[in-house]
Amino acid sequence: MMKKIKLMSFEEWEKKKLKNPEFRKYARQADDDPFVATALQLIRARKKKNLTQSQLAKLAKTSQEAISRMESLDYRGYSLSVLEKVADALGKKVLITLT
Amino acid sequence: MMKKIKLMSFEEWEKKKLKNPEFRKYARQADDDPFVATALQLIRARKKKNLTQSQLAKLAKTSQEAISRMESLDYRGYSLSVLEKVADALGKKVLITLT
DNA sequence: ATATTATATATCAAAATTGATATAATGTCA
DNA sequence: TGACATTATATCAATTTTGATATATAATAT
Repeated sequence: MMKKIKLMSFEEWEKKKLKNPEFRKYARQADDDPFVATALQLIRARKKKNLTQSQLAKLAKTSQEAISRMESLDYRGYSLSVLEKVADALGKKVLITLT
Repeated sequence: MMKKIKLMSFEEWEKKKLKNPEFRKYARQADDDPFVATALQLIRARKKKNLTQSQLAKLAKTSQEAISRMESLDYRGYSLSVLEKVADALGKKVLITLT
């Protein structure tokens, strides 16, 4: 991890992903589904900081796998405390609203 | 559960609770701590609908204990999926923002 | 085009949450 | 005020999440 790679930007990544019908199906739910919405926010924030999942995992004191799961649009099992840890490592604060 | 009792309103409840230094200590963190903020929002929403924890638990297909834990200002373990279930039972949508 | 690195996910053990039951302390009602 | 109901939480089993390891596929670097 001496060499810093340049990750694809969120926008490029999203554009690429939207070519996949499966991804499109999920992405359409972002407004209604806190998991999908959160996953996309996490991916955006991570790519913005140009961190790999492994690097973020290290900063958040969790595992690369946990990060991957949380970024997956169809994973719905993680805890709020893991989310808070990861968000913190991304320099973000978690704001939860019941609307 | 034939007879509907009248729960103390959130405002009254909060006023009463704020007399306790321990509660005050936690309540002060609501702006910085998603758990505290969420707990208070859950309590407010539940009392607004005049539901007991048991009634809400039933609607959310979870347990009274789970509700109590989530409403506790010092509990930090629950999953986002349980939160979503409970919010849904309260007629609320969970909105998560990383700010 | 090839070498290297990142990501998604399978397997499974370890850790944590959830639920059932019970109950003391607190709240509501008659 | 006493009877009844609600809430917070202890104990512990059942269930789920997290982490370690591994690896096929995809992305990035050269």
